Formats: sequence, structure tokens, C-alpha cells
Amino acid sequence: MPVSIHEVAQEAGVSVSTVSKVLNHSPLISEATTQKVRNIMEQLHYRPNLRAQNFARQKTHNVTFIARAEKNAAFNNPHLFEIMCGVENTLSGKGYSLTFINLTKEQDEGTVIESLIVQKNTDGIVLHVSAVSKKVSGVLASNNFPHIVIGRPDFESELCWIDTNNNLSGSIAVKHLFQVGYHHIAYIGGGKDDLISLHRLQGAQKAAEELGISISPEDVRQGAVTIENARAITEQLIREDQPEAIICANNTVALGTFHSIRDQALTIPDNIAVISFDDYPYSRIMEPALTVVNIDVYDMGTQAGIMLLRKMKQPSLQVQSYTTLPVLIVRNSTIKNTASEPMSTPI
Amino acid sequence: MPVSIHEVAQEAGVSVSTVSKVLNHSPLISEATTQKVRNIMEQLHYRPNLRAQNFARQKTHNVTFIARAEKNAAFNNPHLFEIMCGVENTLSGKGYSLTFINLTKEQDEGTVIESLIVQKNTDGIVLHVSAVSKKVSGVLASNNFPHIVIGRPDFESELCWIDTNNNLSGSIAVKHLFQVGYHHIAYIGGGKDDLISLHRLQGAQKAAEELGISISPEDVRQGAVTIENARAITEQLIREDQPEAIICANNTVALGTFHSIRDQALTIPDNIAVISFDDYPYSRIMEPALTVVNIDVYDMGTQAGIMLLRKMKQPSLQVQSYTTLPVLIVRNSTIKNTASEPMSTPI
DNA sequence: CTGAAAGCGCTTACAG
DNA sequence: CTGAAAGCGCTTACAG
Repeated sequence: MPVSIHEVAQEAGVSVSTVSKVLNHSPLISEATTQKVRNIMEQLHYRPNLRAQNFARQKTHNVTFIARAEKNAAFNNPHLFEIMCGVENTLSGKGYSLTFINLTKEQDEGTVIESLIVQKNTDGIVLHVSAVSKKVSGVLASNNFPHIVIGRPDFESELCWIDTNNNLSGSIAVKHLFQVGYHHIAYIGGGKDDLISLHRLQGAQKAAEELGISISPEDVRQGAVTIENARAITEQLIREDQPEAIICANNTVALGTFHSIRDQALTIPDNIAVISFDDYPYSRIMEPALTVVNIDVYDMGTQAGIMLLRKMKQPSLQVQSYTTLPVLIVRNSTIKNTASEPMSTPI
Repeated sequence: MPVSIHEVAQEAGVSVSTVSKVLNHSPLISEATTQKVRNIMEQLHYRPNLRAQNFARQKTHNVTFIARAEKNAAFNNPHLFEIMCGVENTLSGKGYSLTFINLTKEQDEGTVIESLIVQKNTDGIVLHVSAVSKKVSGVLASNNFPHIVIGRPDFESELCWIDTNNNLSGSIAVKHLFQVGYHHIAYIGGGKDDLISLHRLQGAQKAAEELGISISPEDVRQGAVTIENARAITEQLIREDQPEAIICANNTVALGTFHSIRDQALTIPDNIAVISFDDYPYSRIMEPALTVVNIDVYDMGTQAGIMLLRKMKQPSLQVQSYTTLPVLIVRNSTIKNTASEPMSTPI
């Protein structure tokens, strides 16, 4: 039913290869025939079959985005999808389509990725760190296959990855608090194995030392994994040694901290300032609105896409780096009487 | 480099077509040759090239998910991605891959979709209602192309769509309030052109009438589009005619209503109960936790996938229906002294 | 500047 | 039960 290159050739009185060449803007074809063929194409509403083109050219013009996300991931981990949108944006701009694979519990990431590669189903892979394993790393390496991992894998490898610089975020938080006058700073972190929290803490400590206001060990409290947890930990912290400001490892912690401060009839930021990381829709509707050090994850996705395109051109390239810079969003939880509109300051 | 069907045939001493037949589990091939060929495949680590298979079979085994989502969509409209995960889950279970396209401002949905179809790039389309237009409807119809729209288009058409039943959700909200003893009920809705809010209101009104506690016109206030808006509208409502319970059209409205009730030193639910729609992560951390009528949007995606698979088999099928049922999640904003764990009751 | 031919890696009537 | 041949809709050396 659909018109193919053959009909066009026949109708135009030229060969199939000639039609193909005008399709590909070959400069070898004369202006006259080019025009003739184009007219026929128009007339016949011819549109090249993309799959056939790709097949003949031996590439897919497709990139696969792989993650392992549970049900409700869109609500609990919106970052993942914001990143994906960024990736999609840069890839579709370059003529690539993006396939989304969400691994199920039964699926082994290594097996899935190997199939993808060996069945020639995709030109490149964007891999969320939730879907990385040593086997994956091995498969990717032995096939020398273009890929980029979002997030830093927790083991040494030749994988290419990009991640946000949580260290830097921590230091930005401290610098902001210092600037607005808080010197006695505490840190409430996530679980012991929460690397993100740990890196933020390290950055915060380093910055504090440089500013001469080092964060004392008893002002670092870890293990806050739920709101209630964080509430209890904050309560204890305040009772034992009330700080001027608290850095919360993430929004969950911040919610618990807010509760606890309110429990004790203290006010934010008058008695204690609070700052956290990552901007969620509810960060700005908390009372007071929460100051955060945010990452533009969409931009991170964009960059991942760019890296991957580069790697597909030149597979030898290796990238392991922190890319997207954190941005401070100042709100009322660290500053009194600010306008309620968030004020964004690039660092 | 990668081994193809030819090498296998040669090595096994059979023809390419025979290899193809064992690949496709043809019952015509003798057990002996089948085994022989399988062994060689194993030995050579042969894996069929999926793109070539699909190309020869004249199908793509691919479905495209199209939406028009702005930056920060993952944060502001997580439903979209939760639905997509549902779609991905059912499709990948049936051997289909899912391509994600997020339209940019410059792209016309009609043009993009037409290209997709006419370039034979996909077997079916899942279309978020944000990417629907009359042109799209026309393109889909004239190509008789398998598709399913997520959300009800705002114009009559032959499009296949599924949507949540907001009417039913509204009625569930009222029935719950009635059951737990609230008879004087008010409704605070979104903007005048917010169809979702309108349908919820209609369902609520109908149920109220059936229960003999009809919602009076002065207890219906519309136009709450921001938190501050909703706060002001609630304040006016309470001042003029304090209800026992308020149904909020959505979570934004609910936040404003919470603020306003607190502003006036009233307590939820003791003075006024509040119920809303859709469960967000923060719904349960509000104080008190918010009772909502929720839709399992993941399940909705699952169903969309099933519908589409059916349509790809039988393109004449037409579906326009409400599928996924609302579920009431009772929390403390309508019930005093409940355990803090949400209690889910299927309707 | 143009075309015939081989090729991309499979499938599928058809003949035997 | 097996194989030769044509086909899916293009591209791409190669020859002229």
C-alpha cells in the first residue's frame, strides 16, 4: 500500500539508486533529475521507510534508557524521569529515538543489556545507576558499547558515568549559612550507607573548616531514614546542643526536622535555620519555605545525552565526571522576611 | 563481526531457511536437525538480529508513547510517568519496546505522528491527552492506526481513549463524608475551565442528592488555582457559611484550605473535615494526613497497554471508556484518632 | 551524472 | 522434512 522507492523510480523514469541519492542529497545528481524526482515524490506522497534506511545503514538511530524503578517511582523518585526528559530532548534533536526499559524484579540487568547489544537493537545505552551491576559493566566493556551511567556506580570500573557533585552541594550549603550569619552548624544525615548523604556531609565539613567554623562531631547525627526518625534525632540534637542552623541531608530529613523544631515551640529560622538539598514541589510550600541546594536534573539528562552522542561517534572516549552544578535556592527557612518567590543564584 | 544466520547454516551444513525455521520453532523440521542447528547456535553464540527479523516480518514490535510535557513535568505531573511505567510494563511483557517522545514547543503533534506512521516507525501509539489535537485525530483515523489516548479529549472524535472516572471519584468522596457523619458539605473547585474539577463536582452533587444532603450552590466555590487562591476562597467560605466538611478539587486546593483552616484557629477534622483527590507523597505527611480518593495510575497505564495490544491485533475495535476505579484512602483529615498508616478500601 | 548489482539479516511462499 | 529463491525497502561501492 505505501509507496516505496521503486514506484518513485519507475514514475520518474530513473533507477532506484538515483532516487536513493536524491534522498540523501548526493551532490552527484544533476539539478534536473533531482527536481524531477522530488516532484514525483511530492506527487506520490512518498516518505522513506525509516526502519529500512536504518537497517541498510546498519544502525538503529535509537538509544535505550534503562532503569530499575519500582511502582510509584514517578512519585517517589521524580528525578529519574526528569533526567530522562533531558536525555530525550537532546537525542531527539539529533534524530535519535529513545526507548525506555524499566527492569522488572525477574529481569537481570546484565542479561537484558547483553541481549540488547547482541541483537543489534540499539546504538547506545543510558543507564540509571539503579540498573548497574558488575556483570553490566563487563558486558558493556567487552562489547565496547557506547553508554553513559547516570549516577556514580559504587564500585571501580571502566564504566562511563556522570553524577552530581554532592560534595560541592554540601559546601555550598555551609557557605550560604555562614554568609547569612550562622556559625554553629549541625548536620543530620541519612543512613550510614547513604553515600549521597555522606558526600554532602564531607563537602559541608570541608567548607566549614575552611571558614574556621568546623562542624563538631557531636553536631553530626546520622541514621535519619524516615520522617519520624529524623524528628527524634533532631529532638535529641537540640536538647543536647542547640545549633544555630541545621543542614538536612534530604527533604525527608528536613520534614522531620521541621516537625521537631515546631514540637519544641521554636521558630524557623529565628531560633534555628534549616537548609536541605533538592527542590521538590513541596519544598516551597513548607512553612517556612525551605532553602535548598538544588540540581537541575533535566540539564544533567541533557548532558548525558551529549556525552553519549559523542561516545557513539568515538567509542574510545571515557568519561567519569561530575557535571551539573548545584544551584542555591534561598527561601525563608534560612532568611527572615524574604519575598516568598524563590531567588535562584547560580554558583 | 557478529555471527549471522549464514554462518550457522554453513557450520550446521543446512540451508539458511532451515536455520530460520528452527529459530521460529517450526514443527516441520526434524528433531535431529533441530538439535544439530541448536548446538551450532550455542557454539557460535548466535543471537538473531531483532531489527532484521522485524524488518523481514514487516513490523516494528515497537510502540511509541507521546506526550507534551514541559520542563519539571516529572515533579509537577508525576502521573504522566507513572502511567508510562504501567504501559511499559505490559508492553515489554509482550515483547514490545516502548519509545518515548516528548514534543517540544516547535513540534506540531500532527506532523510528528504522521511521520511516525508513514515512515513505518512504530506499530502503535499511546498518546497522552496533552499531545492530542483535531489534526492528530484525523491522521490517526485516516491511517486507521492503532492508538490509545490517555485522558478524554475535549472534542468529539473517533479516537480511542481511556480515562479515570472523575465523576465516580466525586461521588465516593461524598459517600465517605456522609458515612462518617458529615452532612453539611462544601466543594472548593479549580478554575472554571478545569474539567477534572467540574466532573468531580458533578459526581459529588449527584451523590449528595441521592443521600438527601444536597450541596447548596453557595457551598460550591470555584476558581481556586493556586494555594493562595484556595486559601482566600476557603476563608470566605468559612466566614459566610462554615461547613462540616470540605471537598477540595485537588491537592493544591487542599493545601490552601489547610492553611486557611489553621489561620482561623480551627482544627481538622474536629471543626472541619477535608478530603481531596489523588495521592501524592506529601498527602500523607500533611498535618493531619489527608484523606484522598486516589486513582492507581500505574494500573491505568497497564490497561492502556492491554487495549493497545488488542487494537493492534484488531484495528477495527473502538474503545472510549473509563477504566481504572478510584480507591478511597482514609486518613486523619476526615477521621479522628485513626492509626497513621493509610487504610485502603477498594470501592 | 546514472544505473545494475550486491548487500543489510532475516522470513516465507513454493517446489521438491 | 529441506532448500532455492524472492522479498522486506533501502544504501553503497563499482562500472560506465
